[in-house]
Amino acid sequence: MRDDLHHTAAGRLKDAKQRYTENRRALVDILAAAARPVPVDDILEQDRSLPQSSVYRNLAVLEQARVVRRVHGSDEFARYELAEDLSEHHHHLVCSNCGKVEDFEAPPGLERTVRNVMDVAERAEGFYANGHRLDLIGLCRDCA
Amino acid sequence: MRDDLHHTAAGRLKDAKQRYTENRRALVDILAAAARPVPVDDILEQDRSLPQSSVYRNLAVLEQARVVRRVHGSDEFARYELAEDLSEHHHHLVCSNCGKVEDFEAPPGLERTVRNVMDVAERAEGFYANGHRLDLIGLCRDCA
DNA sequence: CTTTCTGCAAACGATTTGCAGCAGC
DNA sequence: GCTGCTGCAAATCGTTTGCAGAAAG
Repeated sequence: MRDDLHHTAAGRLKDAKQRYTENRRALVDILAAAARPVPVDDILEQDRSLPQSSVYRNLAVLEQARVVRRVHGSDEFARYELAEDLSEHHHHLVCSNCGKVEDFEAPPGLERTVRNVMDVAERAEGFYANGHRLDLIGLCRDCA
Repeated sequence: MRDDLHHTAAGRLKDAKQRYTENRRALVDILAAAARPVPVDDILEQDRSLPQSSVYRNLAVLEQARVVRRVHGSDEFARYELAEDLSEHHHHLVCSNCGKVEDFEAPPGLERTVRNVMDVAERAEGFYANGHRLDLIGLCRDCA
Protein backbone atom coordinates (compact mmCIF):
# COMPACT_ATOMS: atom_id res chain seq x y z
CA MET A 1 0.00 0.00 0.00
CA ARG A 2 2.72 2.41 1.03
CA ASP A 3 4.95 0.93 -1.66
CA ASP A 4 2.21 1.47 -4.17
CA LEU A 5 2.03 5.08 -3.13
CA HIS A 6 5.74 5.60 -3.65
CA HIS A 7 5.51 3.87 -6.98
CA THR A 8 2.78 6.20 -8.15
CA ALA A 9 4.60 9.23 -6.84
CA ALA A 10 7.78 8.18 -8.65
CA GLY A 11 5.84 7.75 -11.86
CA ARG A 12 4.24 11.16 -11.67
CA LEU A 13 7.56 12.79 -10.96
CA LYS A 14 9.12 11.01 -13.89
CA ASP A 15 6.33 12.33 -16.11
CA ALA A 16 7.28 15.80 -14.90
CA LYS A 17 10.95 15.06 -15.57
CA GLN A 18 11.76 15.18 -11.89
CA ARG A 19 13.63 12.75 -9.66
CA TYR A 20 12.20 10.94 -6.68
CA THR A 21 14.85 11.74 -4.10
CA GLU A 22 15.23 10.92 -0.42
CA ASN A 23 13.85 14.28 0.64
CA ARG A 24 10.81 13.99 -1.57
CA ARG A 25 10.13 10.48 -0.40
CA ALA A 26 10.36 11.70 3.18
CA LEU A 27 7.74 14.36 2.48
CA VAL A 28 5.37 11.85 0.95
CA ASP A 29 5.83 9.58 3.98
CA ILE A 30 5.05 12.36 6.41
CA LEU A 31 1.92 13.39 4.53
CA ALA A 32 0.75 9.81 4.12
CA ALA A 33 1.08 9.22 7.84
CA ALA A 34 -0.98 12.27 8.82
CA ALA A 35 -4.75 12.30 9.23
CA ARG A 36 -4.84 15.95 8.34
CA PRO A 37 -3.18 18.54 6.11
CA VAL A 38 0.26 19.26 7.54
CA PRO A 39 1.70 22.77 7.98
CA VAL A 40 5.26 23.30 6.81
CA ASP A 41 6.42 23.97 10.35
CA ASP A 42 5.18 20.57 11.48
CA ILE A 43 7.09 18.92 8.69
CA LEU A 44 10.26 20.67 9.75
CA GLU A 45 9.72 19.57 13.34
CA GLN A 46 9.07 15.98 12.38
CA ASP A 47 12.26 15.74 10.38
CA ARG A 48 14.92 18.17 11.53
CA SER A 49 17.26 17.04 8.78
CA LEU A 50 15.13 18.73 6.13
CA PRO A 51 16.11 22.32 5.44
CA GLN A 52 13.23 24.73 5.13
CA SER A 53 14.01 25.79 1.59
CA SER A 54 14.15 22.22 0.34
CA VAL A 55 10.81 21.47 1.91
CA TYR A 56 9.17 24.42 0.23
CA ARG A 57 10.84 23.68 -3.06
CA ASN A 58 10.01 20.01 -3.01
CA LEU A 59 6.43 20.56 -1.98
CA ALA A 60 6.09 22.88 -4.95
CA VAL A 61 7.56 20.22 -7.23
CA LEU A 62 5.32 17.54 -5.77
CA GLU A 63 2.32 19.78 -6.18
CA GLN A 64 3.09 20.37 -9.85
CA ALA A 65 3.50 16.63 -10.32
CA ARG A 66 0.05 16.18 -8.75
CA VAL A 67 1.39 14.14 -5.86
CA VAL A 68 0.38 16.58 -3.16
CA ARG A 69 -2.10 19.39 -2.79
CA ARG A 70 -2.01 22.68 -0.95
CA VAL A 71 -4.83 23.35 1.49
CA HIS A 72 -6.01 26.61 3.04
CA GLY A 73 -7.12 26.71 6.67
CA SER A 74 -8.36 29.76 8.51
CA ASP A 75 -4.86 31.09 9.06
CA GLU A 76 -2.06 32.07 6.69
CA PHE A 77 0.05 28.94 6.95
CA ALA A 78 0.47 26.67 3.98
CA ARG A 79 -0.68 23.12 4.64
CA TYR A 80 -0.23 20.11 2.40
CA GLU A 81 -1.89 16.74 1.99
CA LEU A 82 -1.58 13.91 -0.51
CA ALA A 83 -3.36 14.46 -3.81
CA GLU A 84 -7.01 13.52 -3.75
CA ASP A 85 -6.60 10.39 -5.85
CA LEU A 86 -3.77 9.11 -3.66
CA SER A 87 -5.90 9.19 -0.53
CA GLU A 88 -9.55 8.80 0.35
CA HIS A 89 -11.88 11.55 -0.76
CA HIS A 90 -12.67 13.60 2.30
CA HIS A 91 -13.55 17.04 3.60
CA HIS A 92 -12.13 19.29 6.25
CA LEU A 93 -13.12 20.52 9.67
CA VAL A 94 -11.51 23.94 10.03
CA CYS A 95 -11.26 25.40 13.51
CA SER A 96 -11.93 29.12 13.35
CA ASN A 97 -10.18 29.64 16.67
CA CYS A 98 -6.86 27.83 16.38
CA GLY A 99 -6.72 27.29 12.61
CA LYS A 100 -6.29 23.53 12.89
CA VAL A 101 -7.61 21.39 10.04
CA GLU A 102 -8.89 17.82 10.47
CA ASP A 103 -9.94 15.33 7.84
CA PHE A 104 -13.58 14.33 7.80
CA GLU A 105 -15.41 11.79 5.74
CA ALA A 106 -18.83 13.01 4.69
CA PRO A 107 -21.88 10.77 4.35
CA PRO A 108 -22.42 9.40 0.81
CA GLY A 109 -25.51 11.44 -0.09
CA LEU A 110 -23.43 14.58 -0.07
CA GLU A 111 -21.29 13.69 -3.04
CA ARG A 112 -24.27 13.16 -5.26
CA THR A 113 -25.70 16.51 -4.26
CA VAL A 114 -22.42 18.28 -4.92
CA ARG A 115 -22.18 16.65 -8.33
CA ASN A 116 -25.54 18.22 -9.18
CA VAL A 117 -24.33 21.59 -7.99
CA MET A 118 -21.31 21.32 -10.26
CA ASP A 119 -23.57 20.72 -13.23
CA VAL A 120 -25.63 23.75 -12.34
CA ALA A 121 -22.50 25.89 -12.14
CA GLU A 122 -21.41 24.80 -15.55
CA ARG A 123 -24.73 25.49 -17.20
CA ALA A 124 -25.50 28.71 -15.36
CA GLU A 125 -22.08 30.33 -15.15
CA GLY A 126 -19.91 28.63 -17.75
CA PHE A 127 -17.63 27.49 -14.98
CA TYR A 128 -15.99 24.11 -15.56
CA ALA A 129 -15.66 22.61 -12.09
CA ASN A 130 -13.37 19.65 -11.73
CA GLY A 131 -13.45 19.39 -7.98
CA HIS A 132 -14.87 20.88 -4.85
CA ARG A 133 -14.02 21.57 -1.29
CA LEU A 134 -16.55 21.46 1.47
CA ASP A 135 -15.11 22.69 4.71
CA LEU A 136 -17.06 22.94 7.92
CA ILE A 137 -16.05 25.97 9.94
CA GLY A 138 -16.45 25.87 13.68
CA LEU A 139 -14.77 25.00 16.93
CA CYS A 140 -12.69 21.88 17.33
CA ARG A 141 -12.99 19.74 20.43
CA ASP A 142 -10.06 21.53 22.07
CA CYS A 143 -11.37 25.03 21.47
CA ALA A 144 -15.05 24.40 22.20
CA MET B 1 -31.27 48.76 1.69
CA ARG B 2 -27.81 50.31 1.46
CA ASP B 3 -28.72 52.59 4.36
CA ASP B 4 -29.82 49.62 6.35
CA LEU B 5 -26.45 48.01 5.70
CA HIS B 6 -24.59 51.05 6.96
CA HIS B 7 -26.83 51.20 9.97
CA THR B 8 -26.07 47.60 10.86
CA ALA B 9 -22.36 48.11 10.27
CA ALA B 10 -22.35 51.17 12.51
CA GLY B 11 -24.11 49.22 15.23
CA ARG B 12 -21.67 46.34 15.13
CA LEU B 13 -18.73 48.70 15.25
CA LYS B 14 -20.22 50.50 18.19
CA ASP B 15 -20.57 47.17 19.98
CA ALA B 16 -16.88 46.64 19.36
CA LYS B 17 -16.15 50.17 20.61
CA GLN B 18 -15.04 51.32 17.20
CA ARG B 19 -16.06 54.27 15.10
CA TYR B 20 -17.72 54.15 11.71
CA THR B 21 -15.46 56.51 9.80
CA GLU B 22 -15.35 57.66 6.20
CA ASN B 23 -12.72 55.10 5.28
CA ARG B 24 -14.61 52.23 6.82
CA ARG B 25 -17.83 53.28 5.16
CA ALA B 26 -15.99 53.39 1.83
CA LEU B 27 -14.79 49.81 2.33
CA VAL B 28 -18.30 48.59 3.10
CA ASP B 29 -19.59 50.36 -0.02
CA ILE B 30 -16.97 48.74 -2.21
CA LEU B 31 -17.66 45.27 -0.86
CA ALA B 32 -21.42 45.73 -1.08
CA ALA B 33 -21.14 46.70 -4.73
CA ALA B 34 -19.08 43.68 -5.73
CA ALA B 35 -20.49 40.34 -6.84
CA ARG B 36 -17.41 38.58 -5.56
CA PRO B 37 -14.83 38.68 -2.78
CA VAL B 38 -12.52 41.63 -3.45
CA PRO B 39 -8.72 41.46 -3.19
CA VAL B 40 -7.02 44.30 -1.34
CA ASP B 41 -5.30 45.46 -4.51
CA ASP B 42 -8.64 45.94 -6.22
CA ILE B 43 -9.86 48.02 -3.32
CA LEU B 44 -6.79 50.23 -3.58
CA GLU B 45 -7.36 50.67 -7.30
CA GLN B 46 -11.02 51.51 -6.89
CA ASP B 47 -10.28 54.21 -4.36
CA ARG B 48 -6.83 55.69 -4.74
CA SER B 49 -7.37 57.93 -1.74
CA LEU B 50 -7.22 54.98 0.64
CA PRO B 51 -3.73 54.23 1.90
CA GLN B 52 -2.80 50.57 1.94
CA SER B 53 -2.16 50.38 5.65
CA SER B 54 -5.53 51.89 6.50
CA VAL B 55 -7.28 49.43 4.25
CA TYR B 56 -5.60 46.48 5.92
CA ARG B 57 -6.18 47.90 9.37
CA ASN B 58 -9.80 48.74 8.75
CA LEU B 59 -10.59 45.42 7.15
CA ALA B 60 -9.20 43.75 10.24
CA VAL B 61 -11.37 45.94 12.44
CA LEU B 62 -14.43 45.28 10.30
CA GLU B 63 -13.73 41.58 10.39
CA GLN B 64 -13.56 41.58 14.18
CA ALA B 65 -16.80 43.49 14.29
CA ARG B 66 -18.33 40.78 12.08
CA VAL B 67 -19.10 43.22 9.28
CA VAL B 68 -16.83 41.59 6.71
CA ARG B 69 -15.25 38.20 6.22
CA ARG B 70 -11.93 37.09 4.82
CA VAL B 71 -12.03 34.58 1.98
CA HIS B 72 -9.31 32.31 0.63
CA GLY B 73 -8.99 31.74 -3.10
CA SER B 74 -6.44 29.52 -4.77
CA ASP B 75 -3.72 32.15 -4.52
CA GLU B 76 -2.13 33.94 -1.57
CA PHE B 77 -4.03 37.20 -1.77
CA ALA B 78 -6.47 38.20 0.93
CA ARG B 79 -10.00 38.78 -0.34
CA TYR B 80 -12.91 40.21 1.58
CA GLU B 81 -16.67 40.11 1.29
CA LEU B 82 -19.55 41.30 3.47
CA ALA B 83 -20.37 39.08 6.42
CA GLU B 84 -22.69 36.22 5.58
CA ASP B 85 -25.72 37.68 7.35
CA LEU B 86 -25.31 41.04 5.59
CA SER B 87 -25.53 39.49 2.15
CA GLU B 88 -27.20 36.51 0.54
CA HIS B 89 -25.89 33.10 1.48
CA HIS B 90 -23.79 31.90 -1.41
CA HIS B 91 -20.84 29.78 -2.43
CA HIS B 92 -17.74 30.39 -4.49
CA LEU B 93 -16.40 29.38 -7.85
CA VAL B 94 -12.62 29.40 -7.49
CA CYS B 95 -10.55 29.39 -10.65
CA SER B 96 -7.54 27.16 -10.18
CA ASN B 97 -5.72 28.90 -12.99
CA CYS B 98 -6.04 32.62 -12.30
CA GLY B 99 -7.20 32.52 -8.67
CA LYS B 100 -10.32 34.56 -9.31
CA VAL B 101 -13.32 33.98 -7.05
CA GLU B 102 -16.94 34.41 -8.16
CA ASP B 103 -20.09 34.25 -6.10
CA PHE B 104 -22.47 31.43 -6.87
CA GLU B 105 -25.89 30.64 -5.50
CA ALA B 106 -26.39 26.95 -4.97
CA PRO B 107 -29.71 25.15 -5.46
CA PRO B 108 -31.81 24.85 -2.28
CA GLY B 109 -31.43 21.11 -1.76
CA LEU B 110 -27.77 21.58 -1.03
CA GLU B 111 -28.25 23.52 2.17
CA ARG B 112 -30.37 20.83 3.70
CA THR B 113 -27.76 18.23 2.86
CA VAL B 114 -24.98 20.29 4.34
CA ARG B 115 -26.98 20.81 7.52
CA ASN B 116 -27.09 17.03 7.90
CA VAL B 117 -23.37 16.79 7.39
CA MET B 118 -22.81 19.34 10.12
CA ASP B 119 -24.85 17.23 12.52
CA VAL B 120 -22.81 14.18 11.63
CA ALA B 121 -19.56 16.07 12.27
CA GLU B 122 -20.75 17.11 15.67
CA ARG B 123 -21.80 13.64 16.73
CA ALA B 124 -18.88 11.79 15.18
CA GLU B 125 -16.00 14.18 15.83
CA GLY B 126 -17.13 16.52 18.56
CA PHE B 127 -16.69 19.40 16.13
CA TYR B 128 -19.13 22.26 16.62
CA ALA B 129 -19.69 23.59 13.13
CA ASN B 130 -21.32 26.98 12.85
CA GLY B 131 -20.88 27.49 9.15
CA HIS B 132 -19.52 25.95 6.01
CA ARG B 133 -17.89 26.82 2.78
CA LEU B 134 -18.51 24.95 -0.40
CA ASP B 135 -16.21 26.06 -3.14
CA LEU B 136 -16.17 24.60 -6.60
CA ILE B 137 -12.67 24.44 -8.02
CA GLY B 138 -12.21 24.58 -11.75
CA LEU B 139 -11.68 26.87 -14.70
CA CYS B 140 -13.55 30.13 -15.07
CA ARG B 141 -14.98 31.17 -18.40
CA ASP B 142 -11.88 33.21 -19.23
CA CYS B 143 -9.39 30.43 -18.47
CA ALA B 144 -11.30 27.53 -19.97
C1' DC C 1 29.58 14.00 -17.75
C1' DT C 2 25.25 16.37 -17.78
C1' DT C 3 21.23 17.56 -15.52
C1' DT C 4 18.77 18.02 -11.50
C1' DC C 5 18.77 18.57 -6.49
C1' DT C 6 20.46 20.45 -2.15
C1' DG C 7 21.33 23.73 1.50
C1' DC C 8 22.86 27.92 2.81
C1' DA C 9 22.03 32.73 2.99
C1' DA C 10 20.08 36.62 0.94
C1' DA C 11 15.90 38.53 -1.30
C1' DC C 12 10.88 39.09 -1.76
C1' DG C 13 6.42 40.80 -0.99
C1' DA C 14 2.00 40.78 1.22
C1' DT C 15 0.76 42.26 5.51
C1' DT C 16 1.61 44.49 10.06
C1' DT C 17 3.14 47.90 13.19
C1' DG C 18 5.35 52.33 15.46
C1' DC C 19 4.62 56.81 15.69
C1' DA C 20 3.32 61.73 15.23
C1' DG C 21 -0.47 64.33 13.91
C1' DC C 22 -5.64 64.62 13.18
C1' DA C 23 -10.59 63.72 14.02
C1' DG C 24 -14.64 62.03 16.66
C1' DC C 25 -17.16 62.35 20.84
C1' DG D 1 -9.06 66.99 26.31
C1' DC D 2 -9.02 62.12 25.85
C1' DT D 3 -9.34 58.29 22.90
C1' DG D 4 -9.25 56.31 18.74
C1' DC D 5 -8.12 56.90 13.66
C1' DT D 6 -4.96 58.08 9.85
C1' DG D 7 -1.05 57.74 6.83
C1' DC D 8 3.58 57.44 6.22
C1' DA D 9 7.63 54.68 6.46
C1' DA D 10 9.95 50.93 8.56
C1' DA D 11 9.64 46.21 10.32
C1' DT D 12 7.88 41.44 10.10
C1' DC D 13 7.74 36.84 8.61
C1' DG D 14 6.27 33.04 5.67
C1' DT D 15 7.93 31.95 1.43
C1' DT D 16 11.00 32.20 -2.70
C1' DT D 17 15.34 32.40 -5.10
C1' DG D 18 20.61 32.61 -6.51
C1' DC D 19 24.37 30.06 -6.38
C1' DA D 20 28.14 26.69 -5.68
C1' DG D 21 28.71 22.06 -4.56
C1' DA D 22 26.63 17.15 -4.31
C1' DA D 23 23.90 13.49 -6.26
C1' DA D 24 21.19 11.04 -9.76
C1' DG D 25 21.12 8.79 -14.14
